[in-house]
Amino acid sequence: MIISDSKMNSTPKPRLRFAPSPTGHLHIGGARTALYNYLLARQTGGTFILRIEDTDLERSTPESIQAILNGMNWLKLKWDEGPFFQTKRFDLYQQHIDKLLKEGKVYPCFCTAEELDRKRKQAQSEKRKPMYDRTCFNLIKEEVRQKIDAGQPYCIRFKSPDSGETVVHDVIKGDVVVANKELDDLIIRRTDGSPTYNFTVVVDDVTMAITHVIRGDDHLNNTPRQIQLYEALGYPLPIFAHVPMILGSDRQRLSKRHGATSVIAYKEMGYLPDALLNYLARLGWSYKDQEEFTRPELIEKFSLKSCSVSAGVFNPEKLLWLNGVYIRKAKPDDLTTLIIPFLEKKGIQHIDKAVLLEGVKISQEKVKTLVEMAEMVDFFFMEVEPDEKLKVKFFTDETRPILKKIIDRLNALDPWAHDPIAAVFNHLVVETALGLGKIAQPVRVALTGRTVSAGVFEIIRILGKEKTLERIKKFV
RNA sequence: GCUCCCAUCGUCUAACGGUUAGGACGCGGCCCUCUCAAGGCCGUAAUACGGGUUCGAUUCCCGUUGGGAGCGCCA
Repeated sequence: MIISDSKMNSTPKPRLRFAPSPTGHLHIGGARTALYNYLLARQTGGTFILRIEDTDLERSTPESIQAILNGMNWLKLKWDEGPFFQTKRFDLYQQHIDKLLKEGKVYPCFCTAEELDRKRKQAQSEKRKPMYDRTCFNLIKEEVRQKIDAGQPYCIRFKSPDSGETVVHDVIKGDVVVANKELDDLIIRRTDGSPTYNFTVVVDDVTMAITHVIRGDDHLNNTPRQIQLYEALGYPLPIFAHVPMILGSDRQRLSKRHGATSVIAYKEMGYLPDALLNYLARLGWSYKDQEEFTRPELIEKFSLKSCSVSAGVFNPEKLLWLNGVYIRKAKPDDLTTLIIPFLEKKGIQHIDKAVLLEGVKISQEKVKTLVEMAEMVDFFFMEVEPDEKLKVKFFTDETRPILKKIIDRLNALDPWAHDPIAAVFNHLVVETALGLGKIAQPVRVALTGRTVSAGVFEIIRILGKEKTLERIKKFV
């Protein structure tokens, strides 16, 4: 009886990781990968690990590390272990290299980057697949010794098998088989002594006891090489799952050209983290016809088995719609807290929280982002000045007498509440035989400076008698 | 060029080999309405192509075409 790989590898408590390289912000695709790992960890009672892959000393920056952490925190993708940094683990990698060296599974290569570059270009111009030609593998022992003694710099290459095939048992893609002759001897340690990606992932995933490797399918081509390294090292394989890419509207890999790709940019545009997560979850995964998922539902229902196998196009309109859904569902108190930075950004200093709460309640179902919501409530806290065009259109010889009446009647109003306020307007509708729109719209403009807002009766109520009358009086 | 992956409405996707091919976003129309939304109803639109297998293919197999990824001393 043969036990399947997945069975052999399924330990009671899964350990999953998200392993970004700190060379920029946390982007949409990375966030989704992080989310899938997170969801599975939570679903299974497993562990979610954050590992920073910073072996590229040239391009890794502290700012990027912070940006990734900020993104993760904003999305509330809480990790259980880490962040671990590969730059702090060089000793570990070196130990593994020494072991392979001793076993003759790797070898020093003295070829210079320039030489290799030349050969690569030549191969490409001859329409051949660029592969290392094993110049240094074929060196005899004596030559190797001489070069090393002479102090010639070298990197370390992995001697990959040249026959047979390597198969990836991928949970999403199925079995992917690659002929070993397609894989050349990859560099696992650079001339400067630092280890390279394909090697460090393997060592890390093994030493961190990662059970499930879930990542973008741009890594699928690397996986056979990594499997060879696992085998050379004598380590068991994790379960692999390669999630499809996220593309832009032109079906090219998602990039800045397609608009915002940074998670934090969505925060700044007034998106709610749970809305983004919900959207991302559904881009590449589905559960029947369901579109909206709370976080506990995602944790409960997410499955690699129902991940899609083909790339998906990022659709900002659908994300915007979903954000609107989340804003409508949100507790007014929470929105009140969230909206304050957006108001401050507009230069609004003194915010009456009670007024803001009321404002939030009446605009909640009219907006799709926090930015829009700030637009919708800002006039409560600042003087308004309608455009000249609006003034001309709404404050006319016809409307001024009506506004005057409104002022008088509101002034006499007691109590100051929605229904009496509505009654003032409704009586005027009857008296003047004008539509409510005709009467309410000039008031709206006087009060908010705009033609679009929440209901005027509510606005009048919240704004209070003094401010309401003051603002209308300016236009009679 | 070589290797790998992929292919259902414009987009995200659903459909034990048997469905009038379903849902969602968007778009259009109607209703509601103090503006804008929200909501309700209706509509629009897809199995890339060609061969097989089968009583029957969106579904399984092969090919073509198209798209994506990899081929770095990047990750």
